[in-house]
Amino acid sequence: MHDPEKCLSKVEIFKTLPHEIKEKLVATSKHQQHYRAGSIIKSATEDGGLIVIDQGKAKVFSLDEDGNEVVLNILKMGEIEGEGELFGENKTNTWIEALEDTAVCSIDKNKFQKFLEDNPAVTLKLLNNFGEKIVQVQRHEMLKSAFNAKERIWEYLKDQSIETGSKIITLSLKKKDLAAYLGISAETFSRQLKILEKEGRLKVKGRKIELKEKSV
DNA sequence: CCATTAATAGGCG
DNA sequence: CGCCTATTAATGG
Repeated sequence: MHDPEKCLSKVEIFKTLPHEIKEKLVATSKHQQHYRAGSIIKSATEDGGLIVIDQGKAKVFSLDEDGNEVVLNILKMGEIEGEGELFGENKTNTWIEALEDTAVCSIDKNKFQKFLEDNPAVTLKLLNNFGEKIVQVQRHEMLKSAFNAKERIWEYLKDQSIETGSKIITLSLKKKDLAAYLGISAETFSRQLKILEKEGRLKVKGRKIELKEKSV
């Protein structure tokens, strides 16, 4: 059975809250809404409130002038989306789509704002968390414009290697989703990965990629 | 097995 | 590079 409090406890900024406070949060939220892979969790027109990924993965994207998808972020378990709207940000062009079967919990915007009034410490955490995310998303957008396809892949893999502390990386996303996140086509991703492998900078075995010592 | 989806190859603009 | 299509590999029932 689904435990609403556990769901919220996966979220960094809620983790350390005392039970009584968590219970209040639980009361303001909807729990365990399921979405199949490929289905839309939040469309561009609706206000989804604060969305918590309980299980699965989802991509946040908007459409550019030509109607092409621009992937802004990939959400994983325990991550949240929609804080921007609490600060008045207009997210009418932002969509969220489940990449795999995904369960989310959501907190009503107005109720959450009320909650924040009574819990300034959470407000502060939320603000810091939001700030970090903005920086990350901005950096990601910058990398997309500054690097070509092969370099983008390489930079991503290096980042992953550093984060996990291992030369062997297991891709958490399907290659086509990762390609979209990097702003390139699945075909280009596949080809550039081949080239990197041919150059001896890495070795690919399915979703496992081993970075070679000399090139890192 | 068959059906579906993901990954790869090749051609082309 | 991306887009399109064909082929192959990987999954799932």
